[in-house]
Amino acid sequence: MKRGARITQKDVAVRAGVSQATVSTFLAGGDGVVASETAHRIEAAIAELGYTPNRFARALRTQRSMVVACVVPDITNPFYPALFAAAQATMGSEYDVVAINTGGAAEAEDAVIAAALQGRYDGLVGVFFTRRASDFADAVRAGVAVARIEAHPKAGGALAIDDVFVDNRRAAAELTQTLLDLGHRRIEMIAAAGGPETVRVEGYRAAMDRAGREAVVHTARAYSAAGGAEVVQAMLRRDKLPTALLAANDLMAIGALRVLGEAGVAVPGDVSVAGFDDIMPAALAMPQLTTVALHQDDLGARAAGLLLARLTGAAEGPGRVVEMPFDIVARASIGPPAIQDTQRRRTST
Amino acid sequence: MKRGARITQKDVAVRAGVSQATVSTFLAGGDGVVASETAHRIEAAIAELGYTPNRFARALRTQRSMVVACVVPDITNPFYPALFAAAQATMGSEYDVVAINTGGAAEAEDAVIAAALQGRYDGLVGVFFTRRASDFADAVRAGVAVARIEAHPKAGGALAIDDVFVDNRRAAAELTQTLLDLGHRRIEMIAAAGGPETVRVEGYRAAMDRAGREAVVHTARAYSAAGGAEVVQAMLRRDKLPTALLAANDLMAIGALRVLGEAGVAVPGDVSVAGFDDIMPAALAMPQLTTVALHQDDLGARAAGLLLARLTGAAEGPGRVVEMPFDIVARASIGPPAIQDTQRRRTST
DNA sequence: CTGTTAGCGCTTTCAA
DNA sequence: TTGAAAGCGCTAACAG
Repeated sequence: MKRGARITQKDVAVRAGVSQATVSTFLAGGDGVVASETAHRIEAAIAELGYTPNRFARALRTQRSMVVACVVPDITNPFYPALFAAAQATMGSEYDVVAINTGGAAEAEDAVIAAALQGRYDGLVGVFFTRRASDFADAVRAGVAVARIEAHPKAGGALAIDDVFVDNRRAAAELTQTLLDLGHRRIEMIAAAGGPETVRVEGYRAAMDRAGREAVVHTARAYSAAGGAEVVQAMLRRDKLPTALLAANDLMAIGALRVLGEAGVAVPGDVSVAGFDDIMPAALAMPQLTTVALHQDDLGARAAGLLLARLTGAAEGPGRVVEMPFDIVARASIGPPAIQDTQRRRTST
Repeated sequence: MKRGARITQKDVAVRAGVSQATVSTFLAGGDGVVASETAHRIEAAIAELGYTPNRFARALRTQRSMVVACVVPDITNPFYPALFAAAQATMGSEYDVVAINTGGAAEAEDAVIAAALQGRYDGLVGVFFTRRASDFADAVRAGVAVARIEAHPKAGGALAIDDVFVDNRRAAAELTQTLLDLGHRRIEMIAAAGGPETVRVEGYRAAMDRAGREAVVHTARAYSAAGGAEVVQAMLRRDKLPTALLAANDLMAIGALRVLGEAGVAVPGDVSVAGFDDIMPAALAMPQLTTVALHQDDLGARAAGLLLARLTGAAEGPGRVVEMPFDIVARASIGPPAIQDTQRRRTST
């Protein structure tokens, strides 16, 4: 089970006819710290032997693990893989990026923070549902870099925690406004309890208030396609469909789309449907779903960039709060309301 | 940037009034290796101090990193997150599981193998598009555990490489047969070049041959929704639609579904469509897509299980080859062919 | 500019 | 049953 004899700095040193410490010094890299003649010999030895530094020895010595944890509620949720992949890509090959699924549970979030505090991770990047800045205090003071991805602006305390966020509240308001501008008056929202999606409901309410329209929010069992579907089924049963339906996320919107389609209700002819997140299935839905792109890859990349800056010492001091743009992706699932509600039309455009 | 003074075995030892080596011995765990009185004192000290072993020191000493790499072509492809999450879950908390995106490129696959050989990873689990058993030889001999996930049975050489596979060839044949049994005669397939999906084409051809029907395979630009869509657009242009369309993966099938829907072709009324993989969007498509479930979570879990067995020494000797079941998930997108091809009907059921 | 030295925290003989 | 000692491969003073 042991790994075969690996090439160490000592081997390189012997081959190059210098001391092991000189090899280390050379690797540390300061411009002309090593005589160019020696440098060449070492370089040659490294190449011939195929030397690669042992990251564990290095970690032990430097107290830096060179691994960061990318914290997500559930990598199986189509929203996160892109975020993770982008974070991983921007961290480069020096760092190992491990994905940690928390399930949005406090204990799991605490566990990663604790692990980081113990030196297992140099940095934490990702989405924390339950932990607030103060929960990171010990870790941050101990030198752990933290970059969070949020759904709304954060206070930005004195702690060295960087935040990247998209203003979901504003995005929801704009999306609602888009529907309003199209002529819709009865716009209802589907959401579930808790989660960062809550601010989307606020945005919707704000926009409706502003327009002098009544906000109606239906609570689903979960932020899933099934959750969205059930709500719409109930609406259908009572024969009370609005002209536009805004779902707190794409999964719910797609569930709604399905039920509507099966009931022969035309989208967007009879009712317009919009979602949130711009996950892949949204573009594949029929009709294609109008949604808000949060650009999860950019979020991951940006957050990882901030993390990297902390890690390399390029950034210091209190945390930065950077806002990232969203985009309303207008697709086929929305259109102007029919003159008369709930009449049957063609199934798609 | 340094991590704060961590609790070490030495601290525990001092507190318990024993030597550091004794703490280590205790942790190693052999039943009564340590006097129970001592054991209690050490346990108490560990609890009070909140000691956790330093994995880097341990890795340096034991030459085992306690991290395994889960190798996937692209974590962003909806097929892989479930596989990764399952592998991660079964590896337990002792192991860190890092996801490595290879993009299916030989160099990237080589790079992980090399990294493992250098001791960065104790094990490799996942999908390798380009590397064959012999490419793992050095690593395996050096003690790296390897468990691959394949699309068809492997020879199972003398090397200690475990393989988990679903017989994609047979799955494709059965799916084709399902269509045949429904009464379809003109069944055509959409595939792209290369990849493990190739064996699916073989299975399709075999089933068609057996039924005495002509196999027609259309080559798409890529294994994507766009790739599938383009092929169907071309068919539509030539007005040559078969009664059933078998796509090499769900993404292509969904692309096909979209184009068909937009052209007003009824599915499954006019043409039946089936895919492969059972990714989430398949269940969300309209109509819901008939596909082959490969149970990627089971694949990941099983492969990780084999890896773990190697790692813990529970398994030894030549690699095991274990076949995993597939399931044909019959959903709304297929049905019996219309009496007359290509006539217009309702868009959905 | 290069080498010596002292550990980082841990496991593992080997003695006591 | 416990402890002393060595050393995994590396970095970082410090001397020379």
